[in-house]
Amino acid sequence: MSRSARSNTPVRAAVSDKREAILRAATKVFARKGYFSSKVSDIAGEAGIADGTVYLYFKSKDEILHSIFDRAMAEFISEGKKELAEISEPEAKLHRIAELHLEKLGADRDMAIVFQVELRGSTKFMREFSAAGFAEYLDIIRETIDEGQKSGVFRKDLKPVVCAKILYGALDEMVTNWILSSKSYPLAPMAGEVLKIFFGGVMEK
Amino acid sequence: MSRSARSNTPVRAAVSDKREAILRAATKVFARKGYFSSKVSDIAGEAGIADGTVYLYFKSKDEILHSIFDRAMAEFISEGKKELAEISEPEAKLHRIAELHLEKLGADRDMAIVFQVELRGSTKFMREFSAAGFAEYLDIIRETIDEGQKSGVFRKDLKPVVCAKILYGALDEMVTNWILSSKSYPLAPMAGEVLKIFFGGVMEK
Amino acid sequence: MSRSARSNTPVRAAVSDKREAILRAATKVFARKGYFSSKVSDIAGEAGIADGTVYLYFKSKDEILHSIFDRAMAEFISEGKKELAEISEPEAKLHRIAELHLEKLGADRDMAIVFQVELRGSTKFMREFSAAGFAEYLDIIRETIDEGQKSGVFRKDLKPVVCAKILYGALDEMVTNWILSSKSYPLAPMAGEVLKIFFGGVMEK
Amino acid sequence: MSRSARSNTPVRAAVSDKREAILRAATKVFARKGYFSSKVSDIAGEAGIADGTVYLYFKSKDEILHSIFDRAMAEFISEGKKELAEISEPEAKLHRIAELHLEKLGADRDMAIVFQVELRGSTKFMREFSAAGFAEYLDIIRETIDEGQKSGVFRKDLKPVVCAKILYGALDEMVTNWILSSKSYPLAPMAGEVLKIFFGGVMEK
DNA sequence: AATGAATGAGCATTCATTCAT
DNA sequence: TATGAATGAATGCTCATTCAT
Repeated sequence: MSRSARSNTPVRAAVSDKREAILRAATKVFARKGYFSSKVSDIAGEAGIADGTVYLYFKSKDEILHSIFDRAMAEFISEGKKELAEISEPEAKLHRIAELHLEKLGADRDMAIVFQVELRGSTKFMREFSAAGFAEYLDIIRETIDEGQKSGVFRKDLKPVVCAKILYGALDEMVTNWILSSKSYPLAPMAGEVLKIFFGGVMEK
Repeated sequence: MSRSARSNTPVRAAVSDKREAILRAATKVFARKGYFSSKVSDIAGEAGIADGTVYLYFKSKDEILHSIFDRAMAEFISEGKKELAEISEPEAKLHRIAELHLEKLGADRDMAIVFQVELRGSTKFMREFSAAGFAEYLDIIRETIDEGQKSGVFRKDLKPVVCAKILYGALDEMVTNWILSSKSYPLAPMAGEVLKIFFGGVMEK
Repeated sequence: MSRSARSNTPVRAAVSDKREAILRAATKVFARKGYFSSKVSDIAGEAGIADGTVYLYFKSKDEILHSIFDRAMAEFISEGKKELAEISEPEAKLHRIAELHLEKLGADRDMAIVFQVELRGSTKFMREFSAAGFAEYLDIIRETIDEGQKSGVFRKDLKPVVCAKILYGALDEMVTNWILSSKSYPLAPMAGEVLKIFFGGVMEK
Repeated sequence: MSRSARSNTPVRAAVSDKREAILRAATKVFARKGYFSSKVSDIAGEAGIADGTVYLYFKSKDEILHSIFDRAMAEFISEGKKELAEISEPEAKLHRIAELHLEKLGADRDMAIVFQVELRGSTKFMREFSAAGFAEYLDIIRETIDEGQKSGVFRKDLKPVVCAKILYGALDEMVTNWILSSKSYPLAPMAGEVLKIFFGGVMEK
């Protein structure tokens, strides 16, 4: 093993560590004060590094926010796909999707705040994010519903896209209410509540 | 009509007109560039007045955004209550609520953008707004569902609050998708789609 | 008496009255908040007139301050000259000058504050004022001292100008201390204290 | 000398140098245009730095003015006390005080202007400054006069406080005349003129 | 003469980003 | 890599002054 190769590994790890530290610090700061009111020096301070060091890992404040979204979304999608591959029933799939959605955001309140608040804080971010990962997420839900319609477990008179949006919107609202709530409660169990209605509707049979 | 009353009217109208003009201009500008990236001079320019004039009608840029929300929400709530008073069936009531929600926002794209994007752009605004009008709105939905459960048309094993949030979240998502969409389509008809699922669920019976 | 003549007199009086009212109001406002922190609208408000009306009587905010100085100084000088004309002894003259100085400013705290504070708030005003009335005032003191030296009651080894400045400076300091003092006491009696030293010095004979 | 001590010194010196440079520049600018008419960018420009750099050393424009006063007054008081400690005669002490007063201000015309003009330009500053250093200064004069009365060289029928104010007022007036004068002359010698009268009075014996 | 709504120039301060060390 | 001092562009808000009524 060459000398440079030996020294590279820990260096790469260190680089990755500092990037991580900045992203974690930024998530915390953005969650507390909002993107526009957060100063780069706040992030640097929270991360325990000098202001200028931030720019060795990110090109701009804007890029930090993007990275937060990208990383979280990529991880969520990848993990989700892996889990869903092992489930065959469309109904069970949607159940796991809803659970994952609320588990992930419910496990990291700062991240949840950034997603619910900052992501929506500008059409610019929403569009960019939409292009990036959100569309893919919505598509997974849509396909699952499509499968269910084909397999006959879901009504065929509904547009899968609309169903997907409704499910997503309902879950999203659960998250928003959770981060705004003064009460502290586990978010994940709300998945069941949402699906009970989504699957069965509210009408008395 | 007395002389003073006659002369007062145009003055009041003028004041009101300029306030209106500023709010309209601000809605347009905020929708286009976002609150933080919008300059007061942009708003003044759009309204065709001098920068300083803005401050004769509003104390700060922040107050303008608040006024946009307050005015729109107050109008929506008041009109909604009036309409709902004439409907007795809970199911029909929810239908009208969903329609009104999408009609109102669908009729003014800029306003919709400001509501969907800026209102969520900060937990501060969300909380303030929540306290102001949003909570009341959600409550109207909740009560309607409660009525429906009591009258036996809605399932009794569902929490009205959760149902209300799900319906709101679903409608909200329709709006968000609509403002982000590159395609132009009427928003109001989505109310039916949402309610079809909300009422009946997605499962095959 | 012609119609216009009849109507002119009250009009002139009215004009003069409003000018007076503005100057009085401005003196009060300047005394309280300082020239730069006082708004023209503060002055108008205090005078009970509209902002714009101020500009029918004065060309600018700056001119108001000038007018306050000019009017007060002209009145002081003219009254002083009249009084002094009836006094022949230089010593008695200086006594009356000192008394007048402190009486006038001691009788109108607001005016005193404006004189002591605002007049010195800019070299510009000081120079202009110096040119206007202050130099004349100092000259009256100087001449009186000169007379006293010629008549043999004052020492001849002192420069009259320097004596005049010293007397003025001492009186001025009495006023400044008076306006800054948290205690309320009559200012005029300090004239005697100052002159006791000015005339006799502080050394034990 | 340790390594860290060596490396610290230039850094500290640099920081101190830039603060000094800003204070010097501000004194110059304030003297020329007055506090309110001076822009922060004027000060930065005069100091040869960027506008924002000013705020790395001072919290506000206001703080710069305060610092000018505080620093000059502290230096004056400290140096004065040291010198006076070596003088025992009250008469000689007052002589040195008067000389120091005029020497210090006579040596730095800009500083003198700021002291004479800006310090008096607002009751706010006067009060704050009064609390800070001026009261202490006046007290030193008063005590010296008190000593002189006790040792029998000064008349006992005069109030020390009033004497102190008179002396201060007289010196102050010398400075004010000096900065306003179009003629250039040394200020310090005026101390003798003032004391000649202060000590001996103006009356022929 | 009087009004007061409208104007728009003016300015202290902030903060993302750079760069010499 | 890391630092943090320095930069300077950017902007919300104020207020003296104007002018149509």
